[in-house]
Amino acid sequence: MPELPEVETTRLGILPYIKGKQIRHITVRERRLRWPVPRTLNKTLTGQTINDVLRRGKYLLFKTDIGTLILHLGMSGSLRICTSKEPATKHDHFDICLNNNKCLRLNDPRRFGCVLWTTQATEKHKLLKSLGPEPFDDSFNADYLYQRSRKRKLAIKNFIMDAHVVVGVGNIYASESLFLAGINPKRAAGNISLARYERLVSTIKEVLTAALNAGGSTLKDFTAPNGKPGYFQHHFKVYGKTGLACENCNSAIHQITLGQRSTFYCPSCQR
DNA sequence: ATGCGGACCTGTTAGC
DNA sequence: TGCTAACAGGTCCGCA
Repeated sequence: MPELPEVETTRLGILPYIKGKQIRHITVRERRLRWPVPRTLNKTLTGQTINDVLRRGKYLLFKTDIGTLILHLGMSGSLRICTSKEPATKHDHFDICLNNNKCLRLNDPRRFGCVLWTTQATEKHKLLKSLGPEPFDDSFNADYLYQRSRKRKLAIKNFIMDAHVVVGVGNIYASESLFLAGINPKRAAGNISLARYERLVSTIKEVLTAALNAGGSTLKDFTAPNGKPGYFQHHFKVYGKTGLACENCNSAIHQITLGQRSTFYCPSCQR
């Protein structure tokens, strides 16, 4: 479920219920996420105030006076706001109960997500320190991508999906932005011109912005049990469209595997 | 340093 | 209908 637009939509959705609220209790029902959830969370965090919820890449950062709770949704994670009385359902692994009678509840069937605690400055944390720029930041530009990609032989799709190059470009939006830029996903990253990187940077920003706007408009109420964004199916040009006609040229959309991930493209529009 | 494959999981769907 | 295999929006780690 979560690519960057979903993570940001989640952040904005939960923020009004969370920011400035005090933690009454933390419940951990399942510690076996990607890394074990620390045992001492409840003891450490009870009584602390959540000053803010920030995002770095797809990591959500819950800031308190004494440290930061780092949360990642993995492939299948979602957060919702509920009341403390609501019974937990399957895969509800983790609750932060607040002094406004609300709980932030993490559900994650595949358990690829994580919940960690750090007292470090987050930019120094192992998982965050070497992340690439945010896609909406000015430092994410064609010159940057061009310089970083010189002599690199890996496929452009794998290159832009590497969070150490740029954060937030997941499997769907990688295919979509390469289609809009007219670049074949298999092309070696080091073999792409500055001009084409100009185009690619634009389409990445474009696609993520569009998804963000769509998500923001459909997802208003995080207290709703199924408050999940359903925007994305509509605007895809290539993702999941194997065999269907390309909007531009009518050729059949191809599906291949790159870096063990499904990849979709138009072999005639993307070179 | 780079690039690749494996690993972590459960749930849903496609195919026989 | 039922079983099995393939696949799913992420990303870290270890190895060549």
